[in-house]
Amino acid sequence: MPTAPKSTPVPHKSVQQPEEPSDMRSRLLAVALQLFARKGFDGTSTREIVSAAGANQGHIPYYFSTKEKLWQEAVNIAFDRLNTAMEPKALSLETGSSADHLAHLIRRYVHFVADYPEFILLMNEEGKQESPRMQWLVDTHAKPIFANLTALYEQAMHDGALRVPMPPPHFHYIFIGAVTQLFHQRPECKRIFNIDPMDPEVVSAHADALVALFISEPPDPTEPKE
Amino acid sequence: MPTAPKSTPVPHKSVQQPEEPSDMRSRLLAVALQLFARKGFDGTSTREIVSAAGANQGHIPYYFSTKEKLWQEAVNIAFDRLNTAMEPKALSLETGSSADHLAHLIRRYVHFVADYPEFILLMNEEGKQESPRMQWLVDTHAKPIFANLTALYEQAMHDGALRVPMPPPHFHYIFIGAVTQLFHQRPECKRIFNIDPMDPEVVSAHADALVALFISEPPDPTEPKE
DNA sequence: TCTCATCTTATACGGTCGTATAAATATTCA
DNA sequence: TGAATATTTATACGACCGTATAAGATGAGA
Repeated sequence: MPTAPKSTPVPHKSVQQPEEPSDMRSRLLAVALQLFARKGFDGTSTREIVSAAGANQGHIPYYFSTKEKLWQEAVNIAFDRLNTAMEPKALSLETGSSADHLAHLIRRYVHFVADYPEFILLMNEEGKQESPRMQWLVDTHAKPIFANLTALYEQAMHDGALRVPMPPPHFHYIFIGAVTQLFHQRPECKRIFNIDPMDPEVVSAHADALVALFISEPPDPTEPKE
Repeated sequence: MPTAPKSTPVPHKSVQQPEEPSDMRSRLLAVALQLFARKGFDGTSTREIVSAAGANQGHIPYYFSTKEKLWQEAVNIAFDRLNTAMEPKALSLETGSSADHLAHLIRRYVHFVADYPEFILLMNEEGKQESPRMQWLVDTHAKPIFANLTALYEQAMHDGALRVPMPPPHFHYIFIGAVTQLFHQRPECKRIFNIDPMDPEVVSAHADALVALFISEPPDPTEPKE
């Protein structure tokens, strides 16, 4: 044990600053997120990560001690992005109808998934089998988010904003699957349909279709509320 | 090269017989399908497969020559199961309304995915990144099936059986994702919602919700056709 | 019983994996 | 500057990987 690194060194800088994209630690995290999402935890080697980041093998035990800890920090970044993209007035139901609000949320989520496909790739990779990683991910990040989402679904159903009411777990997986499958299967889609899901027009058309499918009424602001 | 095995030995028996579940070759294929689906191609080692099948390392080059060929034959079995489960009158639109027909197809597919989650696990595993395996899978199995499906979607939209018409690629991924996500994320779902997607009542409720969401009219046989 | 094709076993090769660590270098600050 | 600290580099270890193959076991036909 030559120089024991602190648990999270973050050298030389204030913690809150969202900059500093060029130090080795951040580069490793960014590369690791991409690779873990695209190729899975087992399918990604630490040598691949350090090579793509222009780093050295020793950087992984130095900064993260373990491949699994590196994975955890990469997942934290993915959820930071989700929360940043979805947080603003995500749960403020004060203005506009419930249907309008939900339609807006759907469009925002569709664009988030299209912009950061790593997120859904990670979730599907880790949610499909029992593992300590899956348990950590669910307990740390998924459970609180899904508790909020369930409340949102129930509110929307109470308001009649959903065309087809159903128990929240069913709605959740039907909705998430409907939104994300196109982007998750991007290479397959390109080969089968000769369509790139990341094409902005395809993204918008997808959001429109999902809003039309799930939301009761078109977001028509001329109609008086309630 | 001591004893060059034939491309597909199938020892001692007529080819067409769908029995023979206990010879080593079949056992290896069955085990490989499960493991490839659950843990991915890279995440599954040939040693794991032969160990779970009670076989020996030498069996893989002997029967399949390569891990990749073994994977191909396992995928063939998965698609055999899909075609067997979905084939009977899958495309015969002669009797009943288009909506009835589609509702029946949805229920059948939901139960198939619940019974054989390996299928959707394999499709999602291989469809998410470019690879020779993905190209082989799409060209060999997915493209012809999806061509039939697209015709089915278009027919259903022409008949007004779908509540929300949209271009076939969008409908395809929205529909497939809506059907399969619950079963793909089974461990996650169990941990978040304390619900087992494979529970028969959950499966039926899921099918009901999907029919209600996608199909225009309830399958009411008292109403005169057309 | 002997023969021969078929199947099974034990074992090995080179390569890559995650992890570890001593040595070399860079940086900070008195 | 010089010493203390932080970071980077080169390298190594044992474990596991896909693949290969010689040798043994099995079983059917003569």
